[in-house]
Amino acid sequence: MNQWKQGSDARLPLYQRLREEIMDRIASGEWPPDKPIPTEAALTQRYDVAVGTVRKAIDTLVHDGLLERSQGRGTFIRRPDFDASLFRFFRQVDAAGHARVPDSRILARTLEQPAEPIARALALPVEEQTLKLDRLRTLEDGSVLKEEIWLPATRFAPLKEIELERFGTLLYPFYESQCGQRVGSARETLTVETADQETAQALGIATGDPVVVIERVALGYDRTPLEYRRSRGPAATFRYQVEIS
Amino acid sequence: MNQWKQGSDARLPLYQRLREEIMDRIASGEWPPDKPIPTEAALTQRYDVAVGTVRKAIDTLVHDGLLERSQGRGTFIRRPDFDASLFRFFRQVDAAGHARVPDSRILARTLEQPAEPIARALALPVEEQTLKLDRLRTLEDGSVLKEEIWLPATRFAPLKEIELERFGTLLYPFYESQCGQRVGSARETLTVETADQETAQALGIATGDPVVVIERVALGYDRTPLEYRRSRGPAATFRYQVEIS
DNA sequence: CAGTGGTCTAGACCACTGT
DNA sequence: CAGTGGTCTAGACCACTGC
Repeated sequence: MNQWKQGSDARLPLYQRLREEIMDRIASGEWPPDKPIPTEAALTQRYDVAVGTVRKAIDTLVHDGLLERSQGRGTFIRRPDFDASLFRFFRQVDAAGHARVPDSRILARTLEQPAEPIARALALPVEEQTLKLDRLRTLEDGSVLKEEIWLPATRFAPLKEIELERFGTLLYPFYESQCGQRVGSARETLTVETADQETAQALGIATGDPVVVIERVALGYDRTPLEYRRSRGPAATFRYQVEIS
Repeated sequence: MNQWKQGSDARLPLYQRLREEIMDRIASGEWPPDKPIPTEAALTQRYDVAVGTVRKAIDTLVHDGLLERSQGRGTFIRRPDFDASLFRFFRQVDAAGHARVPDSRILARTLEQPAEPIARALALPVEEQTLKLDRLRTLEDGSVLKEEIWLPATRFAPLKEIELERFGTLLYPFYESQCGQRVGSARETLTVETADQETAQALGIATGDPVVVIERVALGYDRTPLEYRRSRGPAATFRYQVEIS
């Protein structure tokens, strides 16, 4: 019954060791993401602990956003929630009060030797090639974003061939279906700069106007960097909110 | 033994009703903030539930940041953690690589009839007066912030008399000691604008340079708005980060 | 040493989901 | 209806804190 892996520190509380076990299973892809993970009863038997301990381990993972429970159906591996993304904070309505349809267009695709900061963000050796996408996005409010996206070329090889029109508005499901690469989390960084002439033109603002720069590193469930993205949008339509407690 | 208050919906799980009870006690100030709240055993008896239920209620409150446990000492009401504040994201080091000593100076104190948006943020009728403070802050990195602070004048009456030099760098402990007003949480909003001449001069940047505006509403433990604050700092030294999962 | 929270167990019963 | 997670109980033992 006792199917513990090696290496977990026996001094840690049981529920924490169990938590590590479950995270390993998720990272390794051992449990398919569209089916429930083993039931509480199954885990209880497999690891020879009490239900309460299994519940506590799962509780912490639910809390950290890795799992999601659904009464009567089971416990599932959660997809990251990009509602928390900084992109959400471009204003919901444009100057005329209209909400426009979000849209996305790939302008260019090139193979590129990554510059040092990009290679570092992707944890790639600089010799490795990246697939670079230039993209123009329209958000719900009509704001325009100019995006540069770098992907490790070997991992995303299939994307080299596919026609640009077939890239959808949502890239992550596309990565998953075409390349089997699943995004499990991401880290975003916000800074502000002033628009140079080219950016200003693309965003429909004046040169020198403030621009919000959002950088994102997207990671797999095993924490491998999968995508590095740098997006620029007009700062005038940006409004971000935090709760402190 | 059964000391439940009225009004809690009997259809809710016990631990959620207990949670509400505890939140009420905190909001009402019934439990002093510097002493532990009643022990698990005491709550078990007082509300006639099992320890596990008390633990679960407290767990959720710890998780939401209202309480804080300390093994062997007890469970305490937590103070809000302003490390989560957006202010933390002005760069840690200035252009010369020095870290300077944070500082703060009150430039002016006036009684003001609040403009409509400020009255709304403080949930005050526009007839109510506010005490307005103008303040210049230096952060660890040497960035300068220009701050405007509005307080409900009646609630903060003692501050009308005190000499400006006696206002410390940290205002919240000062509010508490002088006026008995404790801050329990806050909401911050970030936007970007360009510096007008006056702001540019105060911040030591050029007119038209981008400026980060942070608005903050600070609330008491009972969710009453206590302070509205609007701060402006140079956008060039600002860098904010979020995790998505 | 007494008192506190932390971990772990064992099991009852309820509520929801899919068939 | 069978199977899943959700709530609640009761109690043992451990680890830390302050006296």
